[in-house]
Formats: sequence, structure tokens, C-alpha cells
Amino acid sequence: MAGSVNKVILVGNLGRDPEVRRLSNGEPVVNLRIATSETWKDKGTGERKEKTEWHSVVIFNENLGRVAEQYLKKGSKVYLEGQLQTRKWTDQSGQEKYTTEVVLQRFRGELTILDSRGSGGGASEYGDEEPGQISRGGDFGRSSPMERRPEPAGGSRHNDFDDDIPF
Amino acid sequence: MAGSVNKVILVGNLGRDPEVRRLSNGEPVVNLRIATSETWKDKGTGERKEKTEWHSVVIFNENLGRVAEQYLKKGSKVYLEGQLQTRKWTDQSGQEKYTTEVVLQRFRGELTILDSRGSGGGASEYGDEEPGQISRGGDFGRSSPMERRPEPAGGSRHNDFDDDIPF
Amino acid sequence: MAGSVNKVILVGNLGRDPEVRRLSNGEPVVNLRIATSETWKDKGTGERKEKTEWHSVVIFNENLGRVAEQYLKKGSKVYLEGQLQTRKWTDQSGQEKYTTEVVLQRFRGELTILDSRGSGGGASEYGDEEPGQISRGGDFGRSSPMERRPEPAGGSRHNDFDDDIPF
Amino acid sequence: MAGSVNKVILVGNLGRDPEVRRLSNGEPVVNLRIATSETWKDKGTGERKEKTEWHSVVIFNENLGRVAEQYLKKGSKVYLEGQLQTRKWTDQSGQEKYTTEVVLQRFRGELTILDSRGSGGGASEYGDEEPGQISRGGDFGRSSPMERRPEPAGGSRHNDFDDDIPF
DNA sequence: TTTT
DNA sequence: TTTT
Repeated sequence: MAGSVNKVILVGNLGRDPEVRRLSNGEPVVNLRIATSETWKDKGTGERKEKTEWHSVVIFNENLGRVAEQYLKKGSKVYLEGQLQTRKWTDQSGQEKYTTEVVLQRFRGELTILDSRGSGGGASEYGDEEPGQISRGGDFGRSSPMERRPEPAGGSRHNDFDDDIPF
Repeated sequence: MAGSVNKVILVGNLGRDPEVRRLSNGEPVVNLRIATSETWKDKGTGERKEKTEWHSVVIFNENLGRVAEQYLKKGSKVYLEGQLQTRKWTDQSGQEKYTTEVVLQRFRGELTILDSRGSGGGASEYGDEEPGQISRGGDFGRSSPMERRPEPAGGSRHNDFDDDIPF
Repeated sequence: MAGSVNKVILVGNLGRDPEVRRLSNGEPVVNLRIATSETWKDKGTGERKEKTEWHSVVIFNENLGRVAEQYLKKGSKVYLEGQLQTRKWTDQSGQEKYTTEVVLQRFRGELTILDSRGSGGGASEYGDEEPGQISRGGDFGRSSPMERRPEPAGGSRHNDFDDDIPF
Repeated sequence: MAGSVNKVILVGNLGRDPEVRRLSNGEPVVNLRIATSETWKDKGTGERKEKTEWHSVVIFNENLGRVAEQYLKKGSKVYLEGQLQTRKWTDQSGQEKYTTEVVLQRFRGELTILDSRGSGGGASEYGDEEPGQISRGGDFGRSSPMERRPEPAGGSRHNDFDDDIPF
């Protein structure tokens, strides 16, 4: 159906270091485990209570994946936007299982580092006069670095990421 | 942890009529099945493709639950905000399962009807000079209708919902 | 400062037809006037009241601009995401004025048509196996159509937009 | 119109201390000045550039206003949700002016402190078994503290805020 | 006027 | 498994 929106916004902390797998072309696919939590005070007992929710995040967005890989670690606080996706899989015993994840698809989603260290800028790749959003997935919509910034003839293309450090 | 945000925004259509269970106090708990989908054209084949994602939504928010119960049906288009929650349960065979849902907690979340019919107003319950958000969960933070609008002495309390039709 | 987010989400109706200006390169810059409103009932008088807020939206995003130009008109209902931007200008009498707008920058923002007619798909431009978000600005991050889909040798490139109708 | 959404999400830093005015009933109305910014690298010159956007925020939400008053200061980083509102006013010279603000209405909006200090919990006021969202405006929908937590007979009601520190 |  |  058209006219639909599927958006998740999380601000939370990484429960462990990012897990990075790599596609055959070298692109990273990064998995994060993000905790969000709420605290409240039990009106009956006056006790302070807390409930933590854990979120599985998968980053297919190449640029945000590189940011995650390089700058996030256990404990990092992030703002991220992705979409809800549920996939079906079969465990070893043949049982059907469903897993729901927050997915940052290729060229989509957002990731912003909120730690005082580790923040300070973004992995923006704009090269013109218009400002680029910090670490925003949508900034980068192209399928290969070659499409991205036409090199002058004879120009050498180094590691793209070198000049896109997010702080 | 403080400083966290757990928010889901969906615009989509109900795949079936709302399912309403009722708490011992009469409050509705409403389950929705919402479809969002994306379409794209395969660059190779030129074929138009579509992928639909299904979301399980649970409304504990009493007022939004009543709105859902009364005004939503299979096919209705809604905007809603809730939070991600994963719960563990055990199926009949003793297998542990996890289900992730979009939850509108008591006094929280938002629900807005987007159909041309069925839209046109909100279930707002503000009674003062300030405008109330349309069908917003947070509008209603009180735990019983009795707390809500002090009745004049001798006043009779009718069905609360009568005067809160969302369109 | 890094680690910042500036996001506006609107669901509302166009108060008039889109206004389209065109850059020297032919790219459209589209201005929308969007109404959102809230209704509530005055607790004192029992009167139903409504307050409408008007938003100025500027679409620099080329693809979303084309969608707006072609498919939106007075009365259309849309979901859109942009960012807040305030600009200073001087009126004819030399007075300094400030105007705050919701801006969809190049390659950014989202626009989804919510009318039953006019919905039904998206202006996605993905050409691979992964689904593209409907009418999402970030889908298109390239600065010219030439970068976009490498044509087979001898292939002719027609109006790009023809095959990207959002429904 | 019903079926509308008017939402602003900001993550940014306070440019100065909160400004607090007080209504005749003692409720605070708090004004914040929030900076968001974007950085990018000019593709031509290779220069790193930055553009800052300033947002005026007005908090009518009593509870979030108290949180802002007590815990925010110049430099604090916050996540907040409000709605766009433009108001007309006349300056000293009789000129008509328009100002657009991000408004957190009574019982609405969200405010979460993101600084490592100053975060760590929320001003939640739930008193039952369900967890309360951190510093969420919508948690509190009632117009006076008296409605809030029924006191045991003879119970004394102290400063409500004492036991609701957000960390 | 913030932040990095 | 995070954070406060």
C-alpha cells in the first residue's frame, strides 16, 4: 500500500560492541544491541523501579555501518532511525521463529552519536554548498563510491572514509 | 537508563477488524494488525514490486482503545505512535518464543484516523481554553472517568465516550 | 554541533495548489502551505472548537519536488518530514523579518501522499533487489540523473520521472 | 481538520539558561533556546563547514517545565518533542511580526535530558505497576496535583516535585 | 547563544 | 548486555 510510514526512533546505549559482518564486496553489515529504559516510582512502595527494553538493530546502510564500526562501542549513546522488520527463520530443531529488528536499509535511516566524546560532527558526504545532515543515511544514495564524487581525470581514490570522520 | 527514547511511528492500514479484550474493570485492550508497505521497481526487470510488513499493535491506553474499538475496522488507515516491546512466552509445546509489539501504554501513545470518513476531528477531552491534540493518549492522564470532569452536584454521568467522538 | 537532530513531521492538507519555481537547471523548488488542526470541546460551554495551524514547506529535494508538482493539489493530504529553518529577509519598507519554514533539503526529507486517490505506491528509484521507501528523499542521493542508472550502451534515457509515478 | 499531526523532534544544546516566567497559579512557563547544527565538508575546498539553527521552545507543560527549570542550564543537551506554532505580535513601532516556536502544551510534549550528568532517570509520576516514561509530558494529564495521587486521609502533601527528580 |  |  502506498501512503505508509514505518519508522522507529531510538535513543539508547549499546549493550555491547557492534558486531560487524562483511558482504563479499566489503560493505559492512553491522548489528547493534541497544537498550532503552524507563524509570518510575512505585506509588505503593515508593520504590524506584526500572524496566529496560533491548532492541536489535541491523545496519545495511554502508556509510552508517562504517560510522558504527569505527566510532561506536559498548556503552555508546546513539540516536537512530530505522524501520521495523520481522523475519522468519528456522532454528536447529526445525522450529519456526520470528525476529523483529530495527533495520537501517541501504541509503536509509539515520545514526547520530550522542556521547560527548565520539560526537562532534557527522559522516556527511555532501560536497557542494548545501550542508549535509550529520551521519544521515539518506545523504548517500548511490550504490558505489564510483558514482559518488566524480574524480578528476587521473585522480586517485583513497579510502573514502578517511575524510568523513564523524567528529 | 535515563535519557532514552523508544518510539515507533506507523502510518498504515488495518488488516482486519480490531480485536478487543476487556480488563476486569471494563477497560478495553485492543489489538491491531497494521500493514505498511513499500513499492519499488526492479531496475533489472523493470517490474514493479511491493513488500508488505505487518505490525502487531497493542493499545492499553483506555481512551485510544475506545476510539479504536468504535471507529476502526479492517482497511482503516491510521497514524499511530507507540513503543517497541518484546515479550517472552511459551507455546503449547513448551517452546520459548519472543514477540515484538508496538505498544500504546496507559496514558501514552497517539492514534489518529486518516480515512476521509472517520477523520475530521479527534477524541480530545480537554475542557479548558487550550486546544487538545486529536486522539492523543497523553491528553487523558487520569486513571478513572471519575477523576476526569468533576460533575456538578446531582449531575448524572452518562457514557463518557458519547461526547468524545473523534469526528 | 554534532549529535543533533532537527526534524519536523506533519500530516495535514494543502491549503492551495503547490507553487513551483524552477532553478536554472530545471529542478523544481516547490512551496506548500499545509494545515494541521486540533479540535477539542470547551469544558465550560461544551462547544466544539478547532484551531488550525498553517505551515510553510519548501521542497528543494528534486524528486520529492517532482512528486509534489505532479500529484499534489489543494486539499491533498500528505505525510512529510523536513527540518526547521528560519531565514531573515527584509521587506519593502526595509523592515527585517524572520520566516520559519519546514525544509526538505536536497536528497532529504520524506513525502508520502495519504489521499486514497494519489496514493498507492511511491516514487522509489531503487533498481536492485531491495525495496525502496515510498517517495523518500534519501533514496535518491545523486546530483544528476546521469549518475543514477547507468544506461546500457546505446540505451536511450527518457524522462526520468515517467517511470517513477508514485501510484 | 482531523487526522493531522504536528510534531517537532529536536536533539540539541541550550544556548543559554532556561528563562522561567510564572503563571498566577505558580506554574512555570519555560523558554529555551536550542541549537541544532550540521557539519559537512565542502567538496570544492575540502573545508569543514558548519551551520547552526536556533529554535525557540516554550514549555507550558507544568511538569516538564519544572524539570527544565531545575535541571537544564546553558550547554545542556536535550531530546524534546513539541509542536510548531506561529503567533502574530506587534512590535513597538506598530509593525506586525510572526514568530514560530516549538511548543510543549499542557500535558503534552516530551523532554529528556541527554547529558551524562543530569540524566539517569525521569520525572515520571506513575504510581502503579506500569512503568512511566521518562519526563514525558503526557504522563501527567491532570490539572492539579490534587487530582493526581489520592492521599490517604490525613496524609500531607508536600512539594510534589521533591520526589520526582529526574535522576 | 550551544556543541564538536 | 547498556545506562543512571
